[in-house]
Amino acid sequence: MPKIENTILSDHVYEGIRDMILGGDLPPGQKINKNELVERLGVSLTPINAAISRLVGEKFIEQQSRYGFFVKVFDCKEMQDLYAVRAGLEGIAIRLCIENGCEEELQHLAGFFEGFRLPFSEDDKKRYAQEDKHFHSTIVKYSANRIMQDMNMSYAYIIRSYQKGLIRAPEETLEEHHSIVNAIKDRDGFLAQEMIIQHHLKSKEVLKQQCTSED
Amino acid sequence: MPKIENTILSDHVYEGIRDMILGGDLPPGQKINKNELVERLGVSLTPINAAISRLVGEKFIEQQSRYGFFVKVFDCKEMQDLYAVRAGLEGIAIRLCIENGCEEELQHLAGFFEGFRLPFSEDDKKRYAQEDKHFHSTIVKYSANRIMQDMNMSYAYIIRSYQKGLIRAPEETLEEHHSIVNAIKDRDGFLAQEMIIQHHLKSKEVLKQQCTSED
DNA sequence: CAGCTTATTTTTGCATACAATATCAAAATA
DNA sequence: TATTTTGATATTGTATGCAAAAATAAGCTG
Repeated sequence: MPKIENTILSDHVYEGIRDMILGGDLPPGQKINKNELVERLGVSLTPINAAISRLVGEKFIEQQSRYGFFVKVFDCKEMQDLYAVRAGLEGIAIRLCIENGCEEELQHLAGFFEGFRLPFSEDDKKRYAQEDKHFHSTIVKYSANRIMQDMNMSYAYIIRSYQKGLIRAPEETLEEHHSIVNAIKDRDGFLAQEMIIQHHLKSKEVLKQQCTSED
Repeated sequence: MPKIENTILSDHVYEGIRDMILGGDLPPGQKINKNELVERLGVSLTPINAAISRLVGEKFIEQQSRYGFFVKVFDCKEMQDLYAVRAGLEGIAIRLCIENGCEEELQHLAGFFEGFRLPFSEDDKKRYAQEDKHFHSTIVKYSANRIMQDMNMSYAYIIRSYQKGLIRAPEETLEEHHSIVNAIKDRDGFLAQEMIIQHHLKSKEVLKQQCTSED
Protein backbone atom coordinates (compact mmCIF):
# COMPACT_ATOMS: atom_id res chain seq x y z
CA MET A 1 0.00 0.00 0.00
CA PRO A 2 1.92 2.97 -1.27
CA LYS A 3 1.06 6.66 -1.39
CA ILE A 4 1.00 7.58 2.30
CA GLU A 5 2.08 11.16 1.92
CA ASN A 6 3.16 12.28 -1.50
CA THR A 7 4.21 15.85 -1.17
CA ILE A 8 6.34 16.85 -4.10
CA LEU A 9 8.55 19.88 -3.67
CA SER A 10 8.21 20.87 -7.34
CA ASP A 11 4.47 21.20 -6.92
CA HIS A 12 4.77 23.62 -4.04
CA VAL A 13 7.37 25.62 -5.93
CA TYR A 14 5.08 25.61 -8.96
CA GLU A 15 2.18 26.97 -6.95
CA GLY A 16 4.45 29.50 -5.28
CA ILE A 17 5.76 30.95 -8.53
CA ARG A 18 2.33 30.89 -10.14
CA ASP A 19 0.87 32.79 -7.21
CA MET A 20 3.69 35.32 -7.42
CA ILE A 21 2.75 35.92 -11.05
CA LEU A 22 -1.01 36.05 -10.45
CA GLY A 23 -0.54 38.22 -7.38
CA GLY A 24 1.51 40.76 -9.26
CA ASP A 25 4.62 40.01 -7.26
CA LEU A 26 6.25 38.97 -10.52
CA PRO A 27 4.78 41.44 -13.04
CA PRO A 28 4.60 40.79 -16.80
CA GLY A 29 7.97 41.19 -18.46
CA GLN A 30 9.84 40.53 -15.24
CA LYS A 31 12.86 38.32 -15.58
CA ILE A 32 12.77 35.21 -13.42
CA ASN A 33 15.84 35.15 -11.23
CA LYS A 34 16.37 31.53 -10.32
CA ASN A 35 18.96 32.12 -7.65
CA GLU A 36 16.67 34.58 -5.95
CA LEU A 37 13.98 31.92 -5.95
CA VAL A 38 16.47 29.43 -4.54
CA GLU A 39 16.98 31.68 -1.53
CA ARG A 40 13.38 32.80 -1.22
CA LEU A 41 11.91 29.32 -1.37
CA GLY A 42 14.78 27.51 0.30
CA VAL A 43 15.13 24.79 -2.33
CA SER A 44 17.67 23.90 -4.99
CA LEU A 45 17.48 24.71 -8.68
CA THR A 46 16.01 21.36 -9.68
CA PRO A 47 12.42 21.81 -8.45
CA ILE A 48 12.52 25.43 -9.59
CA ASN A 49 13.47 24.39 -13.10
CA ALA A 50 10.68 21.82 -13.15
CA ALA A 51 8.15 24.40 -12.02
CA ILE A 52 9.34 26.99 -14.53
CA SER A 53 9.20 24.49 -17.41
CA ARG A 54 5.65 23.62 -16.50
CA LEU A 55 4.73 27.31 -16.35
CA VAL A 56 6.25 27.72 -19.81
CA GLY A 57 3.89 25.01 -21.02
CA GLU A 58 0.99 26.84 -19.40
CA LYS A 59 2.00 30.12 -21.06
CA PHE A 60 2.62 31.93 -17.81
CA ILE A 61 6.31 32.21 -18.58
CA GLU A 62 8.19 32.67 -21.83
CA GLN A 63 11.59 31.24 -22.50
CA GLN A 64 14.22 33.17 -24.40
CA SER A 65 16.92 30.64 -25.05
CA ARG A 66 20.04 31.34 -23.08
CA TYR A 67 18.77 34.78 -22.10
CA GLY A 68 16.43 33.67 -19.41
CA PHE A 69 12.81 33.23 -18.46
CA PHE A 70 10.34 36.10 -18.38
CA VAL A 71 6.78 36.50 -17.14
CA LYS A 72 4.66 36.50 -20.27
CA VAL A 73 3.63 39.90 -21.58
CA PHE A 74 0.38 40.08 -23.49
CA ASP A 75 0.61 42.70 -26.19
CA CYS A 76 -2.40 44.46 -27.64
CA LYS A 77 -2.93 41.92 -30.42
CA GLU A 78 -2.85 39.06 -27.97
CA MET A 79 -5.29 40.84 -25.70
CA GLN A 80 -7.67 41.05 -28.65
CA ASP A 81 -7.14 37.37 -29.31
CA LEU A 82 -7.88 36.67 -25.67
CA TYR A 83 -11.23 38.42 -25.98
CA ALA A 84 -12.13 36.45 -29.09
CA VAL A 85 -11.35 33.26 -27.19
CA ARG A 86 -13.44 34.43 -24.23
CA ALA A 87 -16.32 35.18 -26.59
CA GLY A 88 -16.22 31.69 -28.06
CA LEU A 89 -15.64 29.82 -24.82
CA GLU A 90 -17.97 31.66 -22.45
CA GLY A 91 -20.60 31.81 -25.18
CA ILE A 92 -20.77 28.05 -25.63
CA ALA A 93 -20.48 27.58 -21.86
CA ILE A 94 -23.58 29.62 -21.04
CA ARG A 95 -25.49 28.08 -23.92
CA LEU A 96 -24.81 24.54 -22.78
CA CYS A 97 -25.51 25.47 -19.18
CA ILE A 98 -28.97 26.69 -20.18
CA GLU A 99 -29.69 23.88 -22.63
CA ASN A 100 -28.72 21.24 -20.09
CA GLY A 101 -30.82 22.95 -17.44
CA CYS A 102 -28.48 23.30 -14.50
CA GLU A 103 -31.09 25.11 -12.40
CA GLU A 104 -29.10 26.03 -9.30
CA GLU A 105 -26.24 27.43 -11.32
CA LEU A 106 -28.55 29.43 -13.55
CA GLN A 107 -30.40 30.91 -10.58
CA HIS A 108 -27.08 32.03 -9.16
CA LEU A 109 -26.02 33.57 -12.47
CA ALA A 110 -29.40 35.27 -12.82
CA GLY A 111 -28.73 37.16 -9.62
CA PHE A 112 -25.60 38.94 -10.81
CA PHE A 113 -25.57 42.74 -11.33
CA GLU A 114 -28.85 43.04 -9.48
CA GLY A 115 -28.17 45.99 -7.23
CA PHE A 116 -26.24 47.99 -9.79
CA ARG A 117 -27.85 51.15 -11.15
CA LEU A 118 -26.32 54.18 -12.80
CA PRO A 119 -24.82 56.58 -11.99
CA PHE A 120 -21.95 54.86 -10.14
CA SER A 121 -20.06 56.14 -7.14
CA GLU A 122 -16.36 55.36 -6.86
CA ASP A 123 -17.23 52.50 -4.55
CA ASP A 124 -19.82 51.20 -7.02
CA LYS A 125 -17.16 51.09 -9.72
CA LYS A 126 -14.90 48.94 -7.59
CA ARG A 127 -17.72 46.58 -6.67
CA TYR A 128 -18.77 46.45 -10.32
CA ALA A 129 -15.28 45.47 -11.49
CA GLN A 130 -15.29 42.67 -8.92
CA GLU A 131 -18.76 41.56 -9.95
CA ASP A 132 -17.72 41.57 -13.60
CA LYS A 133 -14.71 39.36 -12.95
CA HIS A 134 -16.71 37.06 -10.72
CA PHE A 135 -19.58 36.75 -13.21
CA HIS A 136 -17.41 35.66 -16.11
CA SER A 137 -15.30 33.26 -14.10
CA THR A 138 -18.46 31.75 -12.64
CA ILE A 139 -19.75 31.03 -16.12
CA VAL A 140 -16.62 29.07 -16.91
CA LYS A 141 -16.85 27.32 -13.57
CA TYR A 142 -20.46 26.30 -14.17
CA SER A 143 -19.62 24.95 -17.61
CA ALA A 144 -18.46 21.86 -15.72
CA ASN A 145 -15.97 21.59 -18.56
CA ARG A 146 -12.56 20.70 -17.24
CA ILE A 147 -10.77 21.44 -20.49
CA MET A 148 -12.26 24.91 -20.62
CA GLN A 149 -11.41 25.55 -17.00
CA ASP A 150 -7.83 24.46 -17.56
CA MET A 151 -7.52 26.73 -20.58
CA ASN A 152 -8.89 29.51 -18.43
CA MET A 153 -6.24 28.93 -15.82
CA SER A 154 -3.42 28.20 -18.22
CA TYR A 155 -3.59 31.58 -19.80
CA ALA A 156 -5.09 33.19 -16.74
CA TYR A 157 -6.60 35.43 -19.31
CA ILE A 158 -9.33 36.60 -17.03
CA ILE A 159 -6.77 38.01 -14.66
CA ARG A 160 -4.85 39.56 -17.53
CA SER A 161 -8.03 41.07 -18.90
CA TYR A 162 -8.46 43.07 -15.77
CA GLN A 163 -4.89 43.89 -15.03
CA LYS A 164 -5.25 47.35 -16.49
CA GLY A 165 -8.71 47.92 -15.05
CA LEU A 166 -11.92 47.67 -17.02
CA ILE A 167 -11.64 47.91 -20.78
CA ARG A 168 -14.86 49.86 -21.12
CA ALA A 169 -16.82 52.14 -18.81
CA PRO A 170 -19.66 50.67 -16.71
CA GLU A 171 -22.02 53.10 -18.43
CA GLU A 172 -21.46 51.04 -21.56
CA THR A 173 -21.26 47.51 -20.21
CA LEU A 174 -23.89 47.45 -17.46
CA GLU A 175 -26.68 47.30 -20.02
CA GLU A 176 -24.92 44.44 -21.81
CA HIS A 177 -24.54 42.53 -18.58
CA HIS A 178 -28.25 43.03 -17.86
CA SER A 179 -29.06 41.68 -21.35
CA ILE A 180 -27.01 38.57 -20.67
CA VAL A 181 -28.62 38.06 -17.27
CA ASN A 182 -32.10 38.55 -18.78
CA ALA A 183 -31.42 35.93 -21.43
CA ILE A 184 -30.35 33.59 -18.64
CA LYS A 185 -33.54 34.34 -16.72
CA ASP A 186 -35.53 33.54 -19.87
CA ARG A 187 -33.53 30.33 -20.26
CA ASP A 188 -32.72 31.40 -23.80
CA GLY A 189 -29.37 29.72 -24.40
CA PHE A 190 -28.96 30.90 -27.95
CA LEU A 191 -29.60 34.54 -27.05
CA ALA A 192 -27.40 34.42 -23.95
CA GLN A 193 -24.59 33.05 -26.09
CA GLU A 194 -24.98 35.79 -28.67
CA MET A 195 -25.17 38.50 -26.00
CA ILE A 196 -21.99 37.36 -24.32
CA ILE A 197 -20.22 37.03 -27.67
CA GLN A 198 -21.15 40.57 -28.64
CA HIS A 199 -20.15 41.77 -25.18
CA HIS A 200 -16.63 40.41 -25.58
CA LEU A 201 -16.29 41.31 -29.24
CA LYS A 202 -17.06 44.93 -28.41
CA SER A 203 -14.29 44.94 -25.84
CA LYS A 204 -12.04 43.38 -28.44
CA GLU A 205 -12.93 46.19 -30.83
CA VAL A 206 -12.09 48.82 -28.24
CA LEU A 207 -8.71 47.17 -27.67
CA LYS A 208 -8.13 47.22 -31.41
CA GLN A 209 -8.77 50.95 -31.54
CA GLN A 210 -6.32 51.48 -28.69
CA CYS A 211 -3.77 49.35 -30.54
CA THR A 212 -3.87 51.18 -33.83
CA SER A 213 -3.87 54.56 -32.16
CA GLU A 214 -0.72 53.61 -30.26
CA ASP A 215 1.30 52.79 -33.36
CA MET B 1 26.33 40.56 -30.73
CA PRO B 2 25.01 37.43 -29.08
CA LYS B 3 22.72 34.70 -30.29
CA ILE B 4 24.72 33.14 -33.11
CA GLU B 5 23.37 29.68 -32.73
CA ASN B 6 21.08 29.01 -29.80
CA THR B 7 20.24 25.39 -30.01
CA ILE B 8 18.87 24.22 -26.72
CA LEU B 9 18.92 20.50 -26.09
CA SER B 10 15.72 20.61 -24.03
CA ASP B 11 13.82 22.04 -27.01
CA HIS B 12 14.84 19.19 -29.28
CA VAL B 13 13.96 16.68 -26.61
CA TYR B 14 10.62 18.45 -26.12
CA GLU B 15 9.81 18.21 -29.81
CA GLY B 16 10.98 14.62 -29.91
CA ILE B 17 8.73 13.46 -27.08
CA ARG B 18 5.80 15.49 -28.36
CA ASP B 19 6.15 13.91 -31.79
CA MET B 20 6.30 10.49 -30.20
CA ILE B 21 2.98 11.22 -28.50
CA LEU B 22 1.32 12.75 -31.55
CA GLY B 23 2.67 10.02 -33.80
CA GLY B 24 1.25 7.28 -31.61
CA ASP B 25 4.69 6.02 -30.67
CA LEU B 26 3.78 6.83 -27.08
CA PRO B 27 0.08 5.97 -26.90
CA PRO B 28 -2.33 7.44 -24.30
CA GLY B 29 -1.84 5.86 -20.90
CA GLN B 30 1.71 4.82 -21.68
CA LYS B 31 4.17 5.34 -18.87
CA ILE B 32 7.11 7.57 -19.75
CA ASN B 33 10.32 5.69 -19.12
CA LYS B 34 12.96 8.34 -18.58
CA ASN B 35 15.94 6.02 -18.73
CA GLU B 36 14.72 4.64 -22.01
CA LEU B 37 14.54 8.20 -23.34
CA VAL B 38 18.04 8.83 -22.02
CA GLU B 39 19.34 6.01 -24.20
CA ARG B 40 17.10 6.70 -27.14
CA LEU B 41 17.88 10.41 -27.34
CA GLY B 42 21.44 10.23 -26.06
CA VAL B 43 21.08 12.96 -23.45
CA SER B 44 21.02 13.09 -19.67
CA LEU B 45 17.95 13.26 -17.46
CA THR B 46 18.02 17.03 -17.09
CA PRO B 47 16.74 18.10 -20.53
CA ILE B 48 14.30 15.20 -20.48
CA ASN B 49 12.84 16.40 -17.19
CA ALA B 50 12.53 19.93 -18.54
CA ALA B 51 10.73 18.69 -21.64
CA ILE B 52 8.39 16.47 -19.64
CA SER B 53 7.50 19.27 -17.23
CA ARG B 54 6.65 21.52 -20.13
CA LEU B 55 4.49 18.79 -21.67
CA VAL B 56 2.71 18.46 -18.33
CA GLY B 57 1.88 22.15 -18.57
CA GLU B 58 0.58 21.61 -22.09
CA LYS B 59 -1.58 18.69 -20.93
CA PHE B 60 0.14 16.15 -23.12
CA ILE B 61 1.44 14.33 -20.09
CA GLU B 62 -0.01 13.75 -16.65
CA GLN B 63 2.03 13.49 -13.51
CA GLN B 64 1.24 10.98 -10.81
CA SER B 65 3.43 12.01 -7.93
CA ARG B 66 6.20 9.55 -7.27
CA TYR B 67 4.59 6.99 -9.56
CA GLY B 68 5.69 8.49 -12.80
CA PHE B 69 4.56 10.36 -15.87
CA PHE B 70 1.92 9.05 -18.24
CA VAL B 71 0.66 10.13 -21.64
CA LYS B 72 -2.67 11.82 -20.98
CA VAL B 73 -5.76 9.70 -21.53
CA PHE B 74 -8.91 11.52 -22.54
CA ASP B 75 -11.95 9.79 -21.11
CA CYS B 76 -15.40 10.05 -22.62
CA LYS B 77 -16.44 13.08 -20.55
CA GLU B 78 -13.30 14.93 -21.55
CA MET B 79 -13.87 14.08 -25.19
CA GLN B 80 -17.29 15.67 -24.88
CA ASP B 81 -15.72 18.71 -23.26
CA LEU B 82 -13.24 18.86 -26.10
CA TYR B 83 -16.07 19.04 -28.63
CA ALA B 84 -17.78 21.83 -26.70
CA VAL B 85 -14.52 23.75 -26.76
CA ARG B 86 -14.10 23.11 -30.48
CA ALA B 87 -17.65 24.37 -31.06
CA GLY B 88 -16.95 27.61 -29.24
CA LEU B 89 -13.49 28.22 -30.63
CA GLU B 90 -13.95 27.24 -34.26
CA GLY B 91 -17.32 28.97 -34.27
CA ILE B 92 -15.94 32.34 -33.28
CA ALA B 93 -12.92 31.78 -35.52
CA ILE B 94 -14.95 31.35 -38.70
CA ARG B 95 -17.27 34.21 -37.75
CA LEU B 96 -14.40 36.65 -37.28
CA CYS B 97 -12.68 35.40 -40.41
CA ILE B 98 -15.79 36.23 -42.43
CA GLU B 99 -16.55 39.51 -40.65
CA ASN B 100 -13.00 40.72 -41.11
CA GLY B 101 -13.07 39.68 -44.74
CA CYS B 102 -9.95 37.63 -45.20
CA GLU B 103 -10.73 36.89 -48.85
CA GLU B 104 -7.93 34.48 -49.75
CA GLU B 105 -8.51 32.36 -46.68
CA LEU B 106 -12.25 32.25 -47.24
CA GLN B 107 -11.86 31.22 -50.86
CA HIS B 108 -9.65 28.37 -49.74
CA LEU B 109 -12.12 27.28 -47.09
CA ALA B 110 -14.98 27.52 -49.59
CA GLY B 111 -13.28 24.88 -51.72
CA PHE B 112 -13.31 22.14 -49.09
CA PHE B 113 -15.46 19.00 -49.55
CA GLU B 114 -16.07 19.92 -53.17
CA GLY B 115 -15.54 16.59 -54.87
CA PHE B 116 -17.28 14.51 -52.22
CA ARG B 117 -20.61 12.90 -53.09
CA LEU B 118 -22.39 9.95 -51.54
CA PRO B 119 -22.18 7.01 -51.57
CA PHE B 120 -18.55 6.71 -50.45
CA SER B 121 -16.06 4.06 -51.46
CA GLU B 122 -13.52 2.88 -48.88
CA ASP B 123 -10.99 5.23 -50.44
CA ASP B 124 -13.47 8.10 -50.29
CA LYS B 125 -13.90 7.52 -46.58
CA LYS B 126 -10.18 7.81 -45.98
CA ARG B 127 -9.90 10.96 -48.06
CA TYR B 128 -12.94 12.38 -46.29
CA ALA B 129 -11.45 11.82 -42.84
CA GLN B 130 -8.32 13.62 -43.99
CA GLU B 131 -10.35 16.46 -45.48
CA ASP B 132 -12.35 16.75 -42.27
CA LYS B 133 -9.25 17.03 -40.12
CA HIS B 134 -7.65 19.47 -42.52
CA PHE B 135 -10.77 21.64 -42.78
CA HIS B 136 -11.12 22.17 -39.05
CA SER B 137 -7.44 22.77 -38.42
CA THR B 138 -7.38 25.24 -41.30
CA ILE B 139 -10.16 27.24 -39.69
CA VAL B 140 -8.11 27.59 -36.52
CA LYS B 141 -5.05 28.46 -38.58
CA TYR B 142 -6.91 31.18 -40.48
CA SER B 143 -8.23 32.67 -37.26
CA ALA B 144 -4.82 34.35 -37.04
CA ASN B 145 -5.36 34.01 -33.32
CA ARG B 146 -2.20 32.85 -31.65
CA ILE B 147 -3.87 32.08 -28.34
CA MET B 148 -6.41 29.87 -30.04
CA GLN B 149 -3.73 28.13 -32.06
CA ASP B 150 -1.72 27.46 -28.94
CA MET B 151 -4.75 26.04 -27.16
CA ASN B 152 -5.31 23.87 -30.19
CA MET B 153 -1.79 22.51 -30.02
CA SER B 154 -1.60 22.31 -26.25
CA TYR B 155 -4.41 19.87 -26.01
CA ALA B 156 -3.86 18.52 -29.48
CA TYR B 157 -7.54 17.92 -29.27
CA ILE B 158 -7.96 17.73 -32.99
CA ILE B 159 -5.61 14.78 -33.13
CA ARG B 160 -7.32 13.17 -30.15
CA SER B 161 -10.69 13.71 -31.77
CA TYR B 162 -9.67 11.53 -34.64
CA GLN B 163 -7.64 8.95 -32.81
CA LYS B 164 -10.53 6.52 -32.82
CA GLY B 165 -11.61 7.37 -36.34
CA LEU B 166 -14.58 9.55 -37.21
CA ILE B 167 -17.19 10.02 -34.49
CA ARG B 168 -20.06 9.98 -36.96
CA ALA B 169 -20.58 8.47 -40.39
CA PRO B 170 -19.91 10.61 -43.49
CA GLU B 171 -23.54 10.06 -44.50
CA GLU B 172 -24.44 12.21 -41.54
CA THR B 173 -21.69 14.83 -41.55
CA LEU B 174 -21.14 15.54 -45.23
CA GLU B 175 -24.34 17.55 -45.43
CA GLU B 176 -23.29 19.55 -42.36
CA HIS B 177 -19.91 20.28 -43.87
CA HIS B 178 -21.61 21.47 -47.05
CA SER B 179 -23.85 23.76 -44.97
CA ILE B 180 -20.79 25.28 -43.31
CA VAL B 181 -19.03 25.74 -46.65
CA ASN B 182 -22.15 27.31 -48.16
CA ALA B 183 -22.40 29.80 -45.31
CA ILE B 184 -18.75 30.66 -45.94
CA LYS B 185 -19.46 31.13 -49.65
CA ASP B 186 -22.33 33.45 -48.74
CA ARG B 187 -20.00 35.31 -46.36
CA ASP B 188 -22.58 34.79 -43.62
CA GLY B 189 -20.42 34.76 -40.50
CA PHE B 190 -23.25 34.33 -38.06
CA LEU B 191 -24.70 31.35 -39.91
CA ALA B 192 -21.31 29.73 -40.45
CA GLN B 193 -20.66 30.02 -36.73
CA GLU B 194 -24.00 28.43 -35.87
CA MET B 195 -23.52 25.64 -38.39
CA ILE B 196 -20.11 24.73 -37.04
CA ILE B 197 -21.36 24.90 -33.46
CA GLN B 198 -24.22 22.53 -34.23
CA HIS B 199 -21.85 20.28 -36.15
CA HIS B 200 -19.61 19.84 -33.11
CA LEU B 201 -22.42 19.72 -30.57
CA LYS B 202 -23.99 16.83 -32.48
CA SER B 203 -20.71 14.93 -32.29
CA LYS B 204 -20.58 15.77 -28.59
CA GLU B 205 -24.08 14.32 -28.21
CA VAL B 206 -23.07 11.10 -29.95
CA LEU B 207 -20.10 10.78 -27.61
CA LYS B 208 -22.44 11.27 -24.68
CA GLN B 209 -24.64 8.42 -25.85
CA GLN B 210 -21.60 6.18 -26.17
CA CYS B 211 -20.52 7.19 -22.67
CA THR B 212 -23.76 6.41 -20.89
CA SER B 213 -24.23 3.13 -22.74
CA GLU B 214 -20.76 2.04 -21.62
CA ASP B 215 -21.42 2.52 -17.92
C1' DC C 1 0.33 -23.83 -3.76
C1' DA C 2 -1.68 -19.26 -1.96
C1' DG C 3 -0.61 -15.36 0.64
C1' DC C 4 2.52 -12.75 3.27
C1' DT C 5 7.22 -11.04 4.32
C1' DT C 6 11.68 -9.76 3.06
C1' DA C 7 15.40 -8.53 -0.11
C1' DT C 8 16.88 -6.63 -4.67
C1' DT C 9 16.47 -3.61 -8.38
C1' DT C 10 14.56 0.35 -10.57
C1' DT C 11 12.95 4.89 -10.66
C1' DT C 12 11.82 9.16 -8.88
C1' DG C 13 12.93 13.68 -6.85
C1' DC C 14 16.36 16.61 -5.23
C1' DA C 15 20.97 18.67 -4.71
C1' DT C 16 25.22 19.83 -6.55
C1' DA C 17 29.09 20.51 -9.88
C1' DC C 18 30.72 22.31 -14.17
C1' DA C 19 31.24 24.25 -18.77
C1' DA C 20 29.38 27.58 -22.14
C1' DT C 21 27.28 31.78 -22.76
C1' DA C 22 25.62 36.28 -21.50
C1' DT C 23 25.81 40.48 -18.61
C1' DC C 24 28.17 44.20 -16.63
C1' DA C 25 31.93 47.35 -15.59
C1' DA C 26 36.42 49.06 -16.03
C1' DA C 27 40.29 50.07 -19.00
C1' DA C 28 42.11 51.26 -23.46
C1' DT C 29 41.88 53.30 -27.97
C1' DA C 30 40.53 56.67 -31.38
C1' DT D 1 33.95 62.21 -25.16
C1' DA D 2 32.43 58.30 -27.67
C1' DT D 3 33.41 53.74 -28.89
C1' DT D 4 35.89 49.35 -28.43
C1' DT D 5 38.28 46.06 -25.95
C1' DT D 6 38.99 43.42 -22.19
C1' DG D 7 38.25 41.07 -17.90
C1' DA D 8 35.29 39.71 -13.88
C1' DT D 9 30.84 38.06 -12.50
C1' DA D 10 26.46 35.94 -12.97
C1' DT D 11 23.33 32.86 -15.21
C1' DT D 12 22.00 29.30 -18.13
C1' DG D 13 21.99 24.53 -19.75
C1' DT D 14 23.66 20.07 -18.88
C1' DA D 15 25.50 16.07 -16.42
C1' DT D 16 26.05 13.43 -12.39
C1' DG D 17 25.47 11.60 -7.60
C1' DC D 18 22.47 10.16 -3.99
C1' DA D 19 18.65 9.19 -0.80
C1' DA D 20 13.83 7.93 -0.50
C1' DA D 21 10.14 5.62 -2.45
C1' DA D 22 8.08 2.22 -5.57
C1' DA D 23 8.16 -1.89 -8.49
C1' DT D 24 9.75 -6.35 -8.81
C1' DA D 25 11.64 -10.73 -7.40
C1' DA D 26 12.79 -14.17 -3.95
C1' DG D 27 12.05 -16.55 0.16
C1' DC D 28 9.11 -17.99 3.98
C1' DT D 29 4.84 -19.53 6.49
C1' DG D 30 0.50 -21.63 6.58
